[in-house]
Amino acid sequence: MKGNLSKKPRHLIQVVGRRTGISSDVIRAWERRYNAVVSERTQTNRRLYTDDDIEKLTLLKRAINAGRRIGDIAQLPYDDLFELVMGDESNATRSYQRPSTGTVMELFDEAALSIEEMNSNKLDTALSNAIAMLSTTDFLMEFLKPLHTYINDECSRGSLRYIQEKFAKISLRNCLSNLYTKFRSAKDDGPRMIIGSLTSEYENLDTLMHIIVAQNIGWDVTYVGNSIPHDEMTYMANKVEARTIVVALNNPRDIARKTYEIKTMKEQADLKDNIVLIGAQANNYRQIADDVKAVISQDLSSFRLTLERLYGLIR
Amino acid sequence: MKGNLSKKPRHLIQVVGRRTGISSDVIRAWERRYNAVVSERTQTNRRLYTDDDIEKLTLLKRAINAGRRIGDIAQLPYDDLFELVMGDESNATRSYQRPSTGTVMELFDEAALSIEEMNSNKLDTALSNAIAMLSTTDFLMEFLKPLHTYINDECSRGSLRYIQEKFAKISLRNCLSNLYTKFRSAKDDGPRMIIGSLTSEYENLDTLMHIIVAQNIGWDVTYVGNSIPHDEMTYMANKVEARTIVVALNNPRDIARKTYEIKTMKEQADLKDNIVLIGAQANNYRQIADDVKAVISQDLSSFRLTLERLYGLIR
DNA sequence: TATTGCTTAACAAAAGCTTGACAAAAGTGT
DNA sequence: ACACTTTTGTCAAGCTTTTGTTAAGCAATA
Repeated sequence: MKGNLSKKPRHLIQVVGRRTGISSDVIRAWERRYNAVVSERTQTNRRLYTDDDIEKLTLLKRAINAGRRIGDIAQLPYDDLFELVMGDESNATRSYQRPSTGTVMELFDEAALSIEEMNSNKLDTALSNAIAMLSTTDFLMEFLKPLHTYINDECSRGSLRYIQEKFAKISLRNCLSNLYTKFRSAKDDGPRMIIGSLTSEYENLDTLMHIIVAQNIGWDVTYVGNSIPHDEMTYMANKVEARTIVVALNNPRDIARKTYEIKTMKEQADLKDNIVLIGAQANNYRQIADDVKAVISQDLSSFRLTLERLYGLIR
Repeated sequence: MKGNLSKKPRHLIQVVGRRTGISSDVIRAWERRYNAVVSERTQTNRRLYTDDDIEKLTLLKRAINAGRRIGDIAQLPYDDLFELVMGDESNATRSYQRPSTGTVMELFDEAALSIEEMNSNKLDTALSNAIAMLSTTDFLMEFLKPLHTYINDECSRGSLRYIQEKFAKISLRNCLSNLYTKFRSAKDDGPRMIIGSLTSEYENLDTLMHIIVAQNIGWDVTYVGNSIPHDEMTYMANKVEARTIVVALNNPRDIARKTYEIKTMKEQADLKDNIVLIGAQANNYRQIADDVKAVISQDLSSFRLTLERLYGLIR
């Protein structure tokens, strides 16, 4: 997949800045001071970066986010850097710092404003900027989730109209499905999982966020949509040899029926791991969760922990 | 599959400018300085461009939006350019892979097979490759639309299961919403339009295809989703000063109510152009279409023609 | 005749480069 | 806790390169 294209210097400093979220001034400063990434030049002295350069810069940024100092790590070769970052990020699970909070707040305000104005272009831009600026997890937890809550709140307060809510959620949905596609290609060898919701459930942005989290950890996720009959889920899980099924439960209706369906799925699907229940209503399924040894993950972070633990066991 | 029309030089520079959003002066400058797109000439030395030329120019513009410089990319062949743009716009890994085999028919078969296997990764790849091989219009008309029909047919024949249908449609939907986001960036100055459907309508892939077509012509499209009360649509149309509203009609229920709603929208929304009715059921609204001078577009091609005509008048 | 298109040339805005300076943040020693 | 270095992101000045725009003069007429 990754051809020799990645060795070819072809990215302008501006592009690199946009992709890594590091300003061009900083990229140049790092080169000047520490030879962090020394790019080739065009005949007219413009810097041209390779894909590998971008990856290294991204790692450097992650390392800094994890608390390292650029002067200490700039000269490390890629592999050392990679290990460093992996170590840092797994140790410091909780101490995730938000980089440049000020700017993120501004992006949030901009997003809120563009919803108010119903300017989808501006909204999309704010979203992609936020993605570029934050780690995926942070983007979801610190940006998209709060934005989603904000929309719901303003809407029930009556300061946003129905169409503004709909319109905004379409952009959010698109953004999530872009992330989904984007991360998919990275891993195709991870443990497989399918995510969906049972009959009478509606589509839910939170469910989509869970997908991204799972993919981010390394799972090979297939989203099958909302309102899926349980036997169809079972069929698919067996067919694609999924290790687990994640069931989203947000609609308070039909708890009894869905309880039964979860039980049946557990019996008929040939899963290596336990079923995971997510969503706002998941708490109402404690009984069945105990019975079939399903895991309930009330929010994104506990979902992340659950999956990380599982993933660690598998690998 | 790709009609030879697209190879035929037939567009004047003015038309190309309108379609791509690049001024004719710039198009000529790019030709003079970098041979970006060298068109044929008439006997009297006028430039005549093909559809393919337009596609390349559009890609160039997208690449520039993503931070590239025209001098660096002008001479790249279409495929490389495409790859570049995909990489830039998703500022990370790309799902596009060089097609191993080639022909569109094979891609179609591969897509069909991956639906059968429920392999979403493979399906996504087939879709992106098809996008790469075909012009956007051709991709929609010759690939996605037939694939959609195929899914529906197989499903009603019973050779595809419900979950396979759902699963496939999610991929198609994602693909369309990716296209939507990607093309959005290219144009921000086109005439504005909003697309949505009235209460009791469900989301429909055909509607999403219409969005892409409209964007491709140069409209600045906002999709507001399904099941929107008519007064909300009106509110938004007035707020963002949309030139027209496109109403998707696919559900045969409540024709009378929707007829009334269309009439009200026409009265209360301050549109410069007539309302456009699309979708499988649009034909049942002939009466009201006559009354309020709405345009009915039964399929994608007639929709395209309608919008091109309008767009031409505006510019 | 009025509009559009062509070519050439010139111009100005935008973006990149280097060097140097500065202030906030982080680290160090008392 | 406080004073001190060091580190590091940001910015400005002055230069070069790139690129969109405009003008002038002529030709075609989709």
